[in-house]
Amino acid sequence: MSKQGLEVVGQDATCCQGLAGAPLDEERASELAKVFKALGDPVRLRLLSMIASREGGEVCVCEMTPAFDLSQPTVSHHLKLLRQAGLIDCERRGTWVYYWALPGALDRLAAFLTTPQTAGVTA
Amino acid sequence: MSKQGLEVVGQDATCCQGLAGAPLDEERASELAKVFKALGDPVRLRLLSMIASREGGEVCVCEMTPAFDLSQPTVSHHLKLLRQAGLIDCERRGTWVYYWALPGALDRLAAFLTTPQTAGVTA
DNA sequence: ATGTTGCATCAACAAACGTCAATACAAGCC
DNA sequence: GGCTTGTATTGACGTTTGTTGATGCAACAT
Repeated sequence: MSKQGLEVVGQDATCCQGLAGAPLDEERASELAKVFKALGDPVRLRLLSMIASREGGEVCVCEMTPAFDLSQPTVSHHLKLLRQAGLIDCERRGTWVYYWALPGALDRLAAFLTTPQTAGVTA
Repeated sequence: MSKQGLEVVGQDATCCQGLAGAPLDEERASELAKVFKALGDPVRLRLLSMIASREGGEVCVCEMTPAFDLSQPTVSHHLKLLRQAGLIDCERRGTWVYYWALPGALDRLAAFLTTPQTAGVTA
């Protein structure tokens, strides 16, 4: 249940150039676009925020579904897209399924967007 | 020519909660989703990267159009979406139109995505 | 004025997306 | 076994998105 999922913003992605470092090549652009596309929906953003901001780190689907004015399959679908984007993962425990955020993905995305300091601080 | 454009990731957005700070409300989620949606296309990512990574800060459309295997109207359309998302702006100078990145937008987006340090470093 | 070049807008279409009702699957309970 | 509850998948639908050729507009050249 925790298979598939992009490795777009892979473990060693931090080493790579950011958006403003050098022009993106076609392949990397496509990979990154998938992740940003996953974030490009208000429902998914709220789901991800709900999960990422949770103290324990995990949120039960049974808690997310009623939080939206949407059908259960629709929420399930959005969760699937977030998972395929490599932003979250899940596990079934008994009857319920719990989702958690993969924080590394968010951090790497943030690093990718961060504009390199225009002066000094180059370390 | 430099009117319209979201102020989603507004000047004072850095003060606000990030994605993992607290669950997003519906309105803010919708605003942010528009920006991420703009980033959710490989062509637009490459255009933005091309612009943001440019030394002088500006890129002429006449230079971007031939860099893609797409028609001129398509490139123009993508540039429009990036502008409406508040990520870039442009100005006409004579016959040519120049685009530049609005770096604050990227930085604020990055800040929004950055997971709060899990321990210490709270300053 | 007329033509030329660079860019934006329009109209149209196929593909992708968000949504739902219906259905299937998984796990616990009787 | 069957029933009930929680979640995922399927199939269908209207809407949005990416793309293009045709057209319009702005600025320069002659």
